[in-house]
Amino acid sequence: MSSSPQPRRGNTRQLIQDVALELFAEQGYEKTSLREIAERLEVTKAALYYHFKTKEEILISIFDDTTRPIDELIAWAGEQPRTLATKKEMLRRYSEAMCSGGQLYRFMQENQATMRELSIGETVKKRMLKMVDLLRTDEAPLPNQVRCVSAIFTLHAGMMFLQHVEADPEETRLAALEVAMDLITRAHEEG
Amino acid sequence: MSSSPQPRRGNTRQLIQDVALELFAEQGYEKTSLREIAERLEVTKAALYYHFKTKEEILISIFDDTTRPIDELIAWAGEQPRTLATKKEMLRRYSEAMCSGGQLYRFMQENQATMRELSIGETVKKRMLKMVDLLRTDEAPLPNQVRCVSAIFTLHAGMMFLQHVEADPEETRLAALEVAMDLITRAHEEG
Amino acid sequence: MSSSPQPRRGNTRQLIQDVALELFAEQGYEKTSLREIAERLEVTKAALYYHFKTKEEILISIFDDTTRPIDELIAWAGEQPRTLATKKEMLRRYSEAMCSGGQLYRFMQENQATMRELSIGETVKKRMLKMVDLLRTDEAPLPNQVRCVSAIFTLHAGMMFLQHVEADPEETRLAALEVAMDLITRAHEEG
Amino acid sequence: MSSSPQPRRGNTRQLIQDVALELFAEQGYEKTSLREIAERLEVTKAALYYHFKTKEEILISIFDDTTRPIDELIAWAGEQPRTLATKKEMLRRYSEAMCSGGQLYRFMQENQATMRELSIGETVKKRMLKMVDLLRTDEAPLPNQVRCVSAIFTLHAGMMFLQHVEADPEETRLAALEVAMDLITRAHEEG
DNA sequence: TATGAATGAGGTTTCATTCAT
DNA sequence: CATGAATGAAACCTCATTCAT
Repeated sequence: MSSSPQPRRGNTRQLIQDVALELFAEQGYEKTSLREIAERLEVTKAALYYHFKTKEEILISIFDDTTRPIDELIAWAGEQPRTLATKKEMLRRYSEAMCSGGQLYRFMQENQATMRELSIGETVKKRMLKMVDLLRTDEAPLPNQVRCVSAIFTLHAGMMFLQHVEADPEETRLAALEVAMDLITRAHEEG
Repeated sequence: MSSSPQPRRGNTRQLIQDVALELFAEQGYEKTSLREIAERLEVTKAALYYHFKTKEEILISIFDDTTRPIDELIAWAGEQPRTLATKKEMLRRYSEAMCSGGQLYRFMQENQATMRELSIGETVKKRMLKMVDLLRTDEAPLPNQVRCVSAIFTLHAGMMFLQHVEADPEETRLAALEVAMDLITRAHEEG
Repeated sequence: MSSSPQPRRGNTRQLIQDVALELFAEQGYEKTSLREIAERLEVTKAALYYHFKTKEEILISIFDDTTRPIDELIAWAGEQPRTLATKKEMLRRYSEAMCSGGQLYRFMQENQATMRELSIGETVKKRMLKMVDLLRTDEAPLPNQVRCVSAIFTLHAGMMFLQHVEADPEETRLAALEVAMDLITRAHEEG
Repeated sequence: MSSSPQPRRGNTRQLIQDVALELFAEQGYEKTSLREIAERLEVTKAALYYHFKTKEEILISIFDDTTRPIDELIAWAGEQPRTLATKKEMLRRYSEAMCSGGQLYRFMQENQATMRELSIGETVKKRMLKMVDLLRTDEAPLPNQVRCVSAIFTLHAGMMFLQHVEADPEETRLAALEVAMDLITRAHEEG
């Protein structure tokens, strides 16, 4: 008769994460209120607090679930010899990870200031620096170091920016990957 | 002995902009409250509203004052032939403009989500696309197009990211510029 | 001994409406702050916002609840033949409705300028015009048309003004009704 | 060259009153800010304070200038015998006064709640009661007393309300006056 | 005769969060 | 597993007013 209560069989937690990430990515973290999330789910704010202790925790949980591949990538890379081949593999896997966790990466890129204030900020930054350090060599000339950083930025550029301009995302991703590969290769050639 | 009223002779507007930008860059736009800005200036919130109609207007005014060089650069580039030389000059000038307006650019990079919601967001995006369009060629192969975008991203990378890692900012900037030049050159070679 | 938290069991909404109307009528809408309403109820301002989306909505909700009889009256009158008897019945019922919703009508009369700016303003005005149109006849001579309007104004006069001067409100209301009846009758005699 | 300062030769005070009344009547007293008045005059708020001590004083000054005729009318009526003829003359002159000070009367009618809080409120109310007392007779039957009050309300009705409905204001005013005369006459017939 | 700069009080509204049920 | 009711803090903003110049 009246619109039924729609019993959510234990997947509410996941639904909250989905809606939250969608809104965070769309409007930014600060501009997204718990009221909004709750409303879109047709649930009360209090329900969110049953599943998560704080607003920040919602974001953290998404983050933890999504970025595991990168953690694994870093762990793996730590054990490999720091050859060009290793670095290429890193870029390849990084590009793939970014692709599957797209919305979150977009969010992180666009909300760096916010991230910095949150407790995950540190984590993210450390991870980023770790990635760069695994690609870079202290003794290399500065431009080559820049190339390494730029390789990663290029992957981001490919993902974040070109999506507005070009058609096929996968094709774009591969083009970006190619350029990144090129950069890292070049960083090795002369030096 | 107690802090005197200190009649600020007409430079208050500028001071507000300075402090605001500093805080915006440090904490993000949303997290920075007008109370904070006012307190740091030892002025009341109402004083801010005497000089600016809204919080957003403070940011806009900073933006307008700082990004004029880029506007001029785009206007200039529009009239030049689209040769490699022109593009190199664009990158050179862009790098310089970014350098002198450093804090604001850092802010914009780290608060993209916020920027998107604000009225300047559109402006910034248009400008960015214009820059890219002036560097890019529609008919070029995708990777070369990516190289053009990446050239700009590299300048940002050099500015935003490496500052945390390396010592001399000017040296870093030049290294980034060199890599960007390299990218744009390469985008022209094969294609 | 200190005033206990007093859990208000679900009638808070009503209480807010009561206190709000009282204050609105006493001091005017604009001069009445939400702080005042909240304080008198020993509740926080935020509590008001749990029950109503805006200050205006508080007024609207009171309005909607109180003026339903008038809406019904107008609907009813629309279906009747426009005879003197009908009009007399209209005045009778209008007088009664005004009497039971006394405070609100007083408020509306004394805050016309405010009402005009609010979203209900339109509604009220339309209703008023509808009433007048149901009493008036386009072809009648001007003074007779004035008599019809004046009949309604007389009911208001009886309620709003004489209450300060005379003793028994019910008696006064009836006297006003009598005069209004007289006016409407006279408007029919010659014409 | 630049838009000239437009020296206002001593009539600024008057101009302020004009603009203020216009806005007060349009939006209500509370909703009209000094900023608005100043802006419409292309003058600073401080300038208003050169001419008037407070916001309220602006209203008072308008009031004093406009309602002198009514004061004189009341003084005059106090010395006359309280005959029907006198009362008719009162209504006639009241109607005229209301007509020439139209905007202010409209303002007062629509901002009764505000008026009550202001220092003029008392004055206005006293005057109103005085008028009514000069028309009314304590010993008369209630309906006849209502008729007297209603006579004045009818003049207001004619002015405030019918202006939205009918064409020629002067004609409407006269019609209202006729009805008012009729009411006062009737109040004398039986009693 | 006016302005430019500033203030202090207060306005409405929103937010993350809590807790008894 | 979730809600209804409420809170305290703080946000942005506006207002009437003042005063040195």
